Amino acid sequence: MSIRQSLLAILELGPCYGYQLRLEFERRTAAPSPLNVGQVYATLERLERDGLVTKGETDSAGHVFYEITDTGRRAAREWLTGAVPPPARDELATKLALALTLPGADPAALIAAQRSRATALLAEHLAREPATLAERLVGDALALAAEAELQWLNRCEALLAEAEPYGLDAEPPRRGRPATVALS
Amino acid sequence: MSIRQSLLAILELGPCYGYQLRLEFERRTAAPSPLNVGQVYATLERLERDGLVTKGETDSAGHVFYEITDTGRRAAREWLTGAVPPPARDELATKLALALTLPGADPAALIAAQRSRATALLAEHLAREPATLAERLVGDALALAAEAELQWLNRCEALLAEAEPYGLDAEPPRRGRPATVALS
DNA sequence: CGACACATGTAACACGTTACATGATTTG
DNA sequence: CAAATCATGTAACGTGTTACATGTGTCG
Repeated sequence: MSIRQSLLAILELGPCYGYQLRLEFERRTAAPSPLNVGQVYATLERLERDGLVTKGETDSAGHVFYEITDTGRRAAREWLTGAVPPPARDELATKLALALTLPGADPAALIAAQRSRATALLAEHLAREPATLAERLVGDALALAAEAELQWLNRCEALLAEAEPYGLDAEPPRRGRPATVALS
Repeated sequence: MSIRQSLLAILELGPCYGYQLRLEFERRTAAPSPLNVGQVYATLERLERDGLVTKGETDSAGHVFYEITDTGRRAAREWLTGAVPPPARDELATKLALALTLPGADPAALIAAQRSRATALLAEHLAREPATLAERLVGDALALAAEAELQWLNRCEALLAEAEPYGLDAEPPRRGRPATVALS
């Protein structure tokens, strides 16, 4: 739900062809991982199907240009202006919550692993200074997220130390009737 | 990549049937939004196809129990112990980066909108106290993430004020040759 | 010439979401 | 009885990822 809208937004700047779009996308959004070109073409097809872009002319070099439509322009504006959808399931929190109730699991190990990953990420960010504004923005976002994660991990460790106030439950789900196992 | 593994992890506690799995998942992971049951069955089919679970007996009440296999047990352990995959594209950062280079866009509006959302989320979290450990964990994660986001938004606003040191680029991509437009 | 970047696509797959169909059991 | 909940599934769709097929142009 991010690439599609981003490509559309870029097309608001003027007609582009596929390869060019990938370039602009990666430059302007400081993409961490390269974007597979195939996806650009697939996304363009969907955008066209939905009436947000039109397949325009092909220039002498064979480049197939896509243009944004008025509907597309409206959609892009709306997307750019509005807040991002609320956060989905947090995989880390989910995982730790599960690790706490599973007999074989080792929550402390998970915390340790995750902490070292976050620390490494943070260090990596502090090491290089950004060349563009985009790089700066996404880098900062990453770093702040990593810091928040570290804080959270610390808090979890502390909670784990007390542990009892909440009463862990490592019981297997009952067989037969799904009689709610007490987790409070 | 979270539900599948979570269901598998829960099955490590003992055989479950679909409906029961949904219940346990929502309880144990303090799921914010309800999980569609259909997805449980679909996921179970895939897990079975991949040899991580087996369709076990059906009890007198007609409940179809699934059991985890040894392979599945190994996979679950591995997942639970290891760190979460590195963060993907940050939609908010991407969006703001684009908003900064698009002529029509209003980065300040985006920041404002996002800030009010984050603030609301944070307030909502502070309002209710968690009943279970799981709720506490995921709630804290959400809150810390929201705080980090607010920090980031502040920093972005500050950057926007200076703005010039990085030299914004609102030029459309060149036609023809994708001659890299200077963004530094 | 041979390797590599440019350029356009197609196909298969994974995961997640929603909606729908169907029946049994419980409960007001 | 009627409505809600429990329970098992199926089907369609959207986005994203990877790999592949194919051809042109450029450069050492």
